[in-house]
Amino acid sequence: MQARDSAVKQTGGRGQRGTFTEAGRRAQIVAAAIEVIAELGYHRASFARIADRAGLSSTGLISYHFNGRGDLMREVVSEVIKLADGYMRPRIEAQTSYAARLRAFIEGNLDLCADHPQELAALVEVIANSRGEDPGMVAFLDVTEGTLAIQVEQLRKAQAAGEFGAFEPWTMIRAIRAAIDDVVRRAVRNPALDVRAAGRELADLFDRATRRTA
Amino acid sequence: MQARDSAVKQTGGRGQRGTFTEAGRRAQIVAAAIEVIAELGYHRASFARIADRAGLSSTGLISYHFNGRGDLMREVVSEVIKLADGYMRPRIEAQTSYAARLRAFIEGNLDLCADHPQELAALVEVIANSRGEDPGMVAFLDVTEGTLAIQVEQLRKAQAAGEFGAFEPWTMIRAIRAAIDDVVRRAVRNPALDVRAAGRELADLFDRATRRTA
Amino acid sequence: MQARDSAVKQTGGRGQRGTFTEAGRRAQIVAAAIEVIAELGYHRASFARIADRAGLSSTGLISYHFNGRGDLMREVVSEVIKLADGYMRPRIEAQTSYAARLRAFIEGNLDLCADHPQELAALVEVIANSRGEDPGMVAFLDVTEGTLAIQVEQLRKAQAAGEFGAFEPWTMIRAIRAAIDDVVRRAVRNPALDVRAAGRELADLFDRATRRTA
Amino acid sequence: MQARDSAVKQTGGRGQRGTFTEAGRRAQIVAAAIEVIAELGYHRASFARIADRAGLSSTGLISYHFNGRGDLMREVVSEVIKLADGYMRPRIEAQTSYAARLRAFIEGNLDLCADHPQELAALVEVIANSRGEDPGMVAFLDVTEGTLAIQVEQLRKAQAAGEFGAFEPWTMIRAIRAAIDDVVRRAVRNPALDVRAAGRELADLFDRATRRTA
DNA sequence: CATGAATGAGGTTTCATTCAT
DNA sequence: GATGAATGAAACCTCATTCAT
Repeated sequence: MQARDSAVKQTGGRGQRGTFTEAGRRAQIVAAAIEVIAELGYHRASFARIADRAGLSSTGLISYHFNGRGDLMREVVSEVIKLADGYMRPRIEAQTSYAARLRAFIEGNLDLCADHPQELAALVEVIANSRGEDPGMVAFLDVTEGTLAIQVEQLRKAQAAGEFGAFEPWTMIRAIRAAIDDVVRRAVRNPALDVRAAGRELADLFDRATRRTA
Repeated sequence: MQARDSAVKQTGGRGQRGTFTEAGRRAQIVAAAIEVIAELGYHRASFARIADRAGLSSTGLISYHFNGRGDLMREVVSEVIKLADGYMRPRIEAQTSYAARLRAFIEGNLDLCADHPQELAALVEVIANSRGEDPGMVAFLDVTEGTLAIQVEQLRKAQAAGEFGAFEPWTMIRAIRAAIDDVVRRAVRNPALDVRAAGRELADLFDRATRRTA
Repeated sequence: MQARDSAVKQTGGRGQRGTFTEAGRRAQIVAAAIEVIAELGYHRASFARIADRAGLSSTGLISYHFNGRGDLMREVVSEVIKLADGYMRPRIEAQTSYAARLRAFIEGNLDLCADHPQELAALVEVIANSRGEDPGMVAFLDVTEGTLAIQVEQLRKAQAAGEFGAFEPWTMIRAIRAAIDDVVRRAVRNPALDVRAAGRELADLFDRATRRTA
Repeated sequence: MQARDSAVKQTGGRGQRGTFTEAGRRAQIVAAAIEVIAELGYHRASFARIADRAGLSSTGLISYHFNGRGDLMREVVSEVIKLADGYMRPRIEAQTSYAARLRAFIEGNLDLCADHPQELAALVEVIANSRGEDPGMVAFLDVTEGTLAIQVEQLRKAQAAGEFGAFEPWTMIRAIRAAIDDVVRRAVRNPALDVRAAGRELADLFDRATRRTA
């Protein structure tokens, strides 16, 4: 049984000594993990380095709050997905045409990357490096896969509606995803990179690639 | 079946105890490393697992033949780049138009991936995970970057020749590279994936994305 | 009898499993290191042997408490220098003439050696074997050099005061140091050696060598 | 049975490929060992580094010619002692008084050190670091001890003859030895050191320390 | 005589985790 | 809730030595 069972308690209490809420501690550790993963990569983000970044004196505290490395990584992914979802969904849903939604998806991803490069880089790192290591992680890979499936469905509808041309939608969506993630990876290492401009370029690129040819 | 089947020759006579010539042993270890990296990923490819795969009794032997992990990884990259270059170059140079060369590049990459999924997956893994860890590795990152620069130059020429439309060539080439590598990554985990078909799809995709619009 | 007897305190109650406070554990390890270095020499004093001597189950614990071999050795040196300084300083400062101070220095060193042969032997071993290996160690070599410089200054003053004759003070002080350290080295291997008597002999020797000739 | 049994053969033969005589190879390796020991110290002088210095491609060759590290070190000691003896003996025997012989001994040692700093430094290193490691080494420690005993005898005779004053001769000779060795140690690291001048200073020093006081 | 591939022990260090306090 | 000392596995590397050729 883990400490996480007693989450969201004691927010106010006597918190005199900087005592964190369970949830607060977890959030603090996740934030540190995101930074370290973004800077050093998935496999160099050890508990020791994360604890150091978080200002904690012991790695034991991380093990105490998370049920292993997998649990922490899952939380990192979950946190960033939540952030991304909250940012992206309204932007996409504000569009009416399929093409506009695709553009909003691509540019939205990279606008978000401009604001939160570390978060997205950490997400990409963790997803890319999660082999079968953690069974619990598979759930998130499934989520990712599920998101792609939804987007594939959108592409199919756009094709059926005659707005998009003929192409294999899975290949297309994976190419889009890969291109975006590549920019994300480079963005965190090269702050001078104009991520938003790259977003516009990619949106143009995939607009041409998807549009029905005259 | 063991990795030693590939690219390995024994020194002489009865070879009873498996004494290899220097180059042979190195090749054997590199082959084993490629397999392990492709299967387990860069950072789980420890000397112990590579030695085990190669049927060696000690990790010390790897240290004996390679000047550290970086040296081995460099050899892996070098070996695969050599393989890829030998395969790709004639195919590309056989084409006359820029568009045909781009198609040959994309399809060639993935045809090669169909024949050598592990080699390409290992290459992608190592390149992706080589942070500043090894100074000697930077050389290969530079090679990679240099290759991209050459391809960018091709794109520019195609634009100048009016064969390709207007787009930012660096963004384009990185999107292409990312899309290919994504297929490579998935191919090694999912043997059912039709890599050649994905190659044709991507070639079509980027053909539309690069062609001058009427 | 174990090294833990020296300079070690347990945290609290029944201390059944040997959990030490940070400082206590460090002290215990340093004490074990001193013993092992004195007995086996600097380069045979591996973490494994030190851990064994200290009754620890893993070398990892030493790495946990010390930032590498250099850190441990620095602590060894620091500890013994502190011990020596506390012992020597009052004895020397109690003397009024330069000659008496020189005698107090020599005899004090070897009286201390009689009481703490291992500590001094370890000090001599570590200092003698610290090549440029550890940058942090250079600091201690500088301390040692600085101590010599101070003593050289004393010799010069004694010469200026007419108490000592003409000689090159650096050569003199190094000869003294070398002679003392030689006794220290032999003392730890040969418990029968009368270290205090050797101290008196050396004091006499260098008294004759330094005194102004009539 | 070792290769050394067939020593001093085939000096002339077909030595077409740079084939060394057994003795020649041993000498070459000993010379390389001396250099490495002098530069890096006893315990960093691994077979690998010695082979590298000697221009050999394998450490196996060293193991082939020497019956272990101890054997090589013994040869190093033996070689340097032979050199030193040939240099020192005539110089000392040319003197008539005990005091002059002592001076010749000290200055001779350091004149030799000026000409052969590495040889003497290697000797000092090996002697100082030879614990009970090698039983065969004990023989050389005994030789060293025996040499000291002879010198002690000389001191006693000088005292009996009234040329020297009253002191404990073992302490005296060890102080002399230690002072000389200290200069040797520093000489190899600091080429600017005026070793011969230090020799004269030490000779003066110990002349005052040994002479009968008026 | 010589080679150099192979070996296995031993070195330091980092890692995630556990557990008494 | 929190701490941080302790653990043991695993990592890479170097070492001296052996042995088939």
